[in-house]
Amino acid sequence: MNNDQNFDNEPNWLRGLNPPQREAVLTTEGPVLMLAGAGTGKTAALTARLANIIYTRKAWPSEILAVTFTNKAAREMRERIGKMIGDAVEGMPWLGTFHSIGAKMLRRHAELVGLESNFTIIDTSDQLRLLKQLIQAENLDEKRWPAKLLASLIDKWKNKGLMPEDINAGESEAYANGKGQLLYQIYQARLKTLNACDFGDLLLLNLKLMRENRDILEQYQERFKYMLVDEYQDTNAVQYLWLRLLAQRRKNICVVGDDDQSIYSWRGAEVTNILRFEKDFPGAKTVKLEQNYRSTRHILGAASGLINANSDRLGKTLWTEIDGGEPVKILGVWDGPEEARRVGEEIEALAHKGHDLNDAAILVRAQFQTREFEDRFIQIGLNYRIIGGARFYERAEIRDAIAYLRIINQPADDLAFERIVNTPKRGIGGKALEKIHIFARALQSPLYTAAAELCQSDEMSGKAKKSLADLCKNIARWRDEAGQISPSELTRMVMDECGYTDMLQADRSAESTGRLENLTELTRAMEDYETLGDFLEHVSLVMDNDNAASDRSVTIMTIHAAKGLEFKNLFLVGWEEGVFPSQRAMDEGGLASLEEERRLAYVAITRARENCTIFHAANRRIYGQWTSSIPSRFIDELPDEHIEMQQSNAGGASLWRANWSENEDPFKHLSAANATRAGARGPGWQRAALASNNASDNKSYSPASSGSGGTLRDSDFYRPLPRVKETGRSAASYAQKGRSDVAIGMRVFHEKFGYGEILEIEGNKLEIEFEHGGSKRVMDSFIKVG
DNA sequence: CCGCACGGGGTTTTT
DNA sequence: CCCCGTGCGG
Repeated sequence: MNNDQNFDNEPNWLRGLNPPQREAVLTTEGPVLMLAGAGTGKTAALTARLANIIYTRKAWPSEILAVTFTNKAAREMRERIGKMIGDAVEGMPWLGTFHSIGAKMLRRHAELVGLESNFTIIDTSDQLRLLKQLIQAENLDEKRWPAKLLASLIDKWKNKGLMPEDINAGESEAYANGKGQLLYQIYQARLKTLNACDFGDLLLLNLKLMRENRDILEQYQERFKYMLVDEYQDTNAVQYLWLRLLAQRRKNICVVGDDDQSIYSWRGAEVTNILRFEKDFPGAKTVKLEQNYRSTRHILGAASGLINANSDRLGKTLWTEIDGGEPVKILGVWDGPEEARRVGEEIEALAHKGHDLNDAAILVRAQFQTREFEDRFIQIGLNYRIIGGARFYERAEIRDAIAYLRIINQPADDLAFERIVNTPKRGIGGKALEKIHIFARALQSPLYTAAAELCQSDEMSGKAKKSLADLCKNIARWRDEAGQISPSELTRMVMDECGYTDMLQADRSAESTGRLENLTELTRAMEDYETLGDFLEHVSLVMDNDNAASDRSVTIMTIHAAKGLEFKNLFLVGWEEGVFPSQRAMDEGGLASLEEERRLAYVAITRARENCTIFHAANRRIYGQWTSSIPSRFIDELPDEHIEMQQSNAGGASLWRANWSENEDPFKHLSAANATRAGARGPGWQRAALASNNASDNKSYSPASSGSGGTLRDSDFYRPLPRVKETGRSAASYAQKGRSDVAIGMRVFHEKFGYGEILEIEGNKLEIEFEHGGSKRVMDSFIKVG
C-alpha cells in the first residue's frame, strides 16, 4: 500500500492520519523506529497500527505484545484501541506495563526461578526495611553504609540486568568496602525464602527465565507476532535485553519514542537504546512524526530553539499549522512568595475570562517548590491539586490493611507479619518478636509458622502468648474465609476482628476519621477484584491514584509528572540557575545532566498549547537559607523572536532588562565579547550573572531588606515598588459573603494549619491565630468548626 | 510503649 | 526551614 493512494476508500483506522503516521501504521513487517516528537499524534498512530494488524488478520490480539511504562499509558492505549476494535481489546492480555507483563510471565513460570506463583511483590519501603535487617545482621555500621545506598546500588544493578554473580569487584566496592556483591546475594536469597521479589526482579528474573529456558523463550518468541514499545527512550538495559530476546525470531518490533524527551536517565534509562536501534535491528525503518498538533508556532519555536543547544540528537524538526498565538512570556519577580502571588493573579485573571482551571497547570522542577503555591492558593481560595506526594496506597492505615491481606495470601511474607503483629497494639513488643525470630531461624520457617508453633509452647508468657495465639488462629481462619468471600468483605471482616477499626474509633485525633474513610475507600476499590491475589497484584503494580478532583482546579506538579500531558495555559516557575537546571544534577552528572535538564525544559515548554509563562525569582529561600539567584541559562537559550520579557512589580532580570532598554544596556560590551553562543543576547544570562554577583558582593543584599530597598544602588537593581498586600484580595475571593456559623473566639480546624482561634472575620475571610504557625488569613470554606 | 529532643539530610519517580 | 528516624526518659 502506498501513502499517495486516494483516501476515499480507505479503512477507517487510517482516517485523519498524515503521511508519516500512515507509514508508521502500514509498515507492519520488520523493525520500525517511530520518532515521535511532542504532540505529534503518537498515540493515534500507535493505536491505528494495532488496529491495522488486528483487522487485517496479521495477528490475533493475544499475539501482540504492547508495553508501556506507566499504568496510565497502558490504560489510555487500551481505551483507545477499544474504541477502534471494540471487545477484541479484551483479548489483549499482553498489553501493559513492563512490570505487569513481567509479573504475569513470572507467575506462570515462578518455579523455574525459585518462587511460588503467589509470590509477593514488595515495594521500596519493604525493600529498605529488609535491607536494614540484613545490614544489621552483617554487623555493618548503618550510619556509614545506609540501606538507601545499598538499595540504590541493587536497583542499579538490576536495571543493568546483573545478577549477584555478575557483580565484579569494582562494582562491589561501592558498598561497605566490597561487601556490595555479598549483600546483594544475601538479599536475593532472603527474598526467595520470603517467596517475594522486588520491582527490579520482575524484569531481571524474567530475563534470567528466558535465558535459561530455551523452550519457554521460544514459546514467547513464537507467540508475539508483533511487538510494540512505547517511550522507548526510557527503557533501561534489562528491558532492552528482554525485548531484544523476545524480538529475535520475528523481528516485528516497533519502538516509539523521542530522544529529546528522555528525562529518566537517573533511574537507569539509557537513551542509547533508541540512538542505536537501527544498529541493533539492521534494516530498521525509521519514521519521523514531526507535525505538531498541540502548540502554537511561538511555543514550538521557543522549545525547538532551546533543544537545539543539545548534542547527540537524532534530530527532528517540529512544525505546526496552528497560526497566531502569543510569544512565551518571561517574567522576573523578586522572590518565591511574589512568584506564587503573581501566578495566582494570572490564574484568577484567566478564570475571570472564562478559562477552565482544569486546563491550567504550574510545573515545578522539584517537589519542594509546590509549597509556596499551596500556601498562597489556600490563602486566596483558589482551587488547586497537587499531583505526586503521598499516595493513597502509601498511607499507614492502607499499608497496614494490605499487610494483613498479604500475610493471609502468602504465609511466608515475614515483612507483612512484622508489620501487623503488634498493630493494633496487642502486647507483642520487641522482646516477643525477638523470640519469634529466633524460633523461626531454628525451624527454618516463616515468622508466621514459627509464631503459630511458639504460642503453643511455654516459651511465651501469659498475655503475649494469648494474643499471639489469637492472632495466628485468626489469620488461619481468615485464610479459609478468603476462598469463600469477596476480597472487600474479607477486608472488612479482618479490620473489624483484628481490632483495627476499634483502634481508630477509639482514637480521638483529627486524622482518625480520615483513616477510617480511607479504609472504606480501600474496600470500595477492592470490589472490582475477584480474588485476593488479583487485588494484591493491583496494589503492588497499579498503585497510581487518579483522584479526579470533581472541582475545577489548577494542577501543580513536577515537570516529570507532566510528561505526556498538555495544558492550554502553562506556568513554568523557578527557572533559576541551581533550581532549574538543578545544581545537584549538574554536580553529579556534568554536561550529560545539563543536557537532560535541558530536555526537561523542552518537555516543560511543549506541554503548552496556547500560553506559556516562565517565571524566575531574584531571591529564593532554599532549606531556610535565602539565596540570590540568577535566571536560568535556559531562558537565555530561548530564541528572541518567540519570547516577550515582561515588566514585573519588583526585581528579577526582566526588571533589569526593562531598565536597560530605557537607559542603555550597561553590559553591552560583555555580550558583544561573549557572543559565542546564540544565547548571549536576549535577557543575557552572563549579564544577569554579573549584576547578581555585584549584588551578592554587597553583604547587606538580602530579601530582608527588600521592604526598604536595602543599601543597593536602586537604579542598578532594585526599585521599591508598590507591593501587593498580603491580604489576598484577589478578584476571586474579594467581597464574598461569609458563612454564618463562625464567630470571633471560636476554635476551628484547618487541614493545613491545624487548630486555631478566630481573631477576626471579614466577609468570607478569617483571621485565625493557629496553635502552630501564628496568625493567618484564610478562606472560611477551608475551616471546620470545632 | 509513647512522647519528646536531637541530629541529619533534604532532585526528579515509576513499577 | 521542615520532615524523618533515632535514642532516651517516663
